[in-house]
Amino acid sequence: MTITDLIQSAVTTAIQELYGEAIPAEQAIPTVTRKEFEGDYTIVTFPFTRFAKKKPGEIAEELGAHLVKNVPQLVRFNVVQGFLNLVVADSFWSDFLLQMAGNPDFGRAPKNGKKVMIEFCSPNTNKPLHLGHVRNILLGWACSQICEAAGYDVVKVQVINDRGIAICKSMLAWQKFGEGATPESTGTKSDHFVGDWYVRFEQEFQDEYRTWQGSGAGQQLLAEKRKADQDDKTFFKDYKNTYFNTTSPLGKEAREMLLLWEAGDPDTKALWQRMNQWVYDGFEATYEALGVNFDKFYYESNTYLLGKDIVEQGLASGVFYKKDDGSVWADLTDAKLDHKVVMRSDGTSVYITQDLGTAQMRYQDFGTEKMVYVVADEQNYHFQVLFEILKRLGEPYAAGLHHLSYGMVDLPSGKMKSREGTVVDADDLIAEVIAEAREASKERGEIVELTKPEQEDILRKIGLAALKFHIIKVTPQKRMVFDPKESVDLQGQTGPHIQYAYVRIKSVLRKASDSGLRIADSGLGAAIRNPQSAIEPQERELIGQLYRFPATVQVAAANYDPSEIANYCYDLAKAFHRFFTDLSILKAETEEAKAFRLQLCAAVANVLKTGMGLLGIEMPERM
RNA sequence: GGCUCCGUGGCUCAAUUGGAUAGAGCAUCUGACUACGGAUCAGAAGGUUAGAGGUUCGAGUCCUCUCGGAGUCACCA
Repeated sequence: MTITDLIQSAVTTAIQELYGEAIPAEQAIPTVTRKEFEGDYTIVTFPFTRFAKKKPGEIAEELGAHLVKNVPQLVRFNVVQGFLNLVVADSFWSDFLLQMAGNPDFGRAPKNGKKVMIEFCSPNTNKPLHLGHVRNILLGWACSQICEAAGYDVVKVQVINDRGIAICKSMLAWQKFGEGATPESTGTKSDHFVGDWYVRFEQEFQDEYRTWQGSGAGQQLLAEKRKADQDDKTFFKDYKNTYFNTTSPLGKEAREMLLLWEAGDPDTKALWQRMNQWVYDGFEATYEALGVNFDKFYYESNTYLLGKDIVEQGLASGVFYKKDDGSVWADLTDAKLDHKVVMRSDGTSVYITQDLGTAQMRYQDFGTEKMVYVVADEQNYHFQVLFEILKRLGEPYAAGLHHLSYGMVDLPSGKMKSREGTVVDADDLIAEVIAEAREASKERGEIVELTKPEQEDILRKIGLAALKFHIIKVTPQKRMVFDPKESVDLQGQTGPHIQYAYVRIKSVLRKASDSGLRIADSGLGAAIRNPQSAIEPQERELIGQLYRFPATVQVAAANYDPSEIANYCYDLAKAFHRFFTDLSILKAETEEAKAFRLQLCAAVANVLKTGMGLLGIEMPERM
């Protein structure tokens, strides 16, 4: 039982005994006392005035006296307005420290026997990964690590959109203009290679379109169809899609290629396979650079026909209805959603049909009672509809579905736009943050005596910590502004700032160890249990933070919110830095204090490493 | 236009889910190294939490309206 649980139940008992009122447990939850007051936990007594018929301050006095008398772990209290601040005994904190310090898995819950599937990244195969994917990947990865720490078995999956007109454009451009070039022959990272052909297609198409606009046919159409409030440019911009689908020779070729693919044409399939493989190889390199991996890949080329049997079932059970033209719909108006097509009148599936089928398939594959989709918030409506339909279909996993919706990433200049070339490439970004770490390290010169590979490993850890922390610290649901300059900051509220706390501890522990001190000595343990002097405020602050870690992991898992962990780690590192400048460790006043502080340092290092590890951020031993 | 989400110092983000004087970082200014690592710490300045009402002991948080921004409303994916 945690101290907060203990206080909570003691408060409900006390209220019962003092005022004869049975209050709901959630009204007795202690909060952490604000720094400017003395105390560890606070109970707000305003809600109790209703039945106690006394002033909040009076209630707080009575409650405080009762609690201190009945709860051995509470030694004092003070009252400010209606706030009852409770002071926990030093011995409780030092006992806790002693007990958790030897546990490298502190913060990790035992297995809870439940499984959760987390889908993230889910790219298209015609372009390399960009900043948007990076946020997605970091969120998904961190969530999977956090859920695992919270006791779940986690299955990490992604759904790859490997088919459709987009990849056909890359294929066609390569076929027409590539002259057999390969990533190897051009020295290009293979996913970028494929992306370049996609760009080439768009360029060729634009050229073709521009020429056509000046032609007799184009001018004639303009004269006939242009609306009064349109200038020529906007007209042709709006018409582009129609031109691609009806008039363009290149468009025709691309669509024919898609038809060949759907018909299973061997040559087309072979080309498709070859180009997709290039993309996968490139993605894999990026995943590795980011330090993430997946347990299972689902490919849309395998799943895009799924879901039709579900439509049949839904029709039979009355969840769906059929229109005269043969199309099948779900009426979700009573859930404030709308009517939604689940099958076209020609009997082919739409996007959501495939999602219905894929959900079922995954459940059959893994039997996970929870499924999390990490997808940008532009698809909020889609997931509302999807989940509502699955619920109505009575799927056993429907209650465990969750859309981890995250906001788009903007640049200081505004939205990322591929057409304007403002998309931030993932590989470039990674290289850039590491280069920045290298520059900063040069000025410091702390790691010059290490071997080159050791140095590079550290610089990689620092650069990635800066990037990852900068993105993960933001609440997922919020749209965020990503300033590349700020993402490589190494000072302040950053990943490296937290790494630095860890490195400082490691340095102290090395020195302690060099002088023959071992913090695990039982004699030191005994000293910790009987501290000669009271625990200093800076120490107390740190221990209190450590104590909060397991609960923070649980909350982060329950909310699928890695930013919770990021903020926790920052607070802990900040508290450590303060402790470090205020108090001496190796030159502490007494041997007991020295042992205590070393133990505390080791515990902080351990939690920092675990916590940052949950975010996919590695800790260097030096920097 | 309908629906959904968002609006917090110059900038980027917090706020223990309705609690105390709204906290951090960046940028600006000032101070702290013959120190266990200065990628640090301490301090100053900067706020009518977009605006107006309301609910209550108490509102950045809940309700209503206004303003501003975003997303979404395909037999696309």
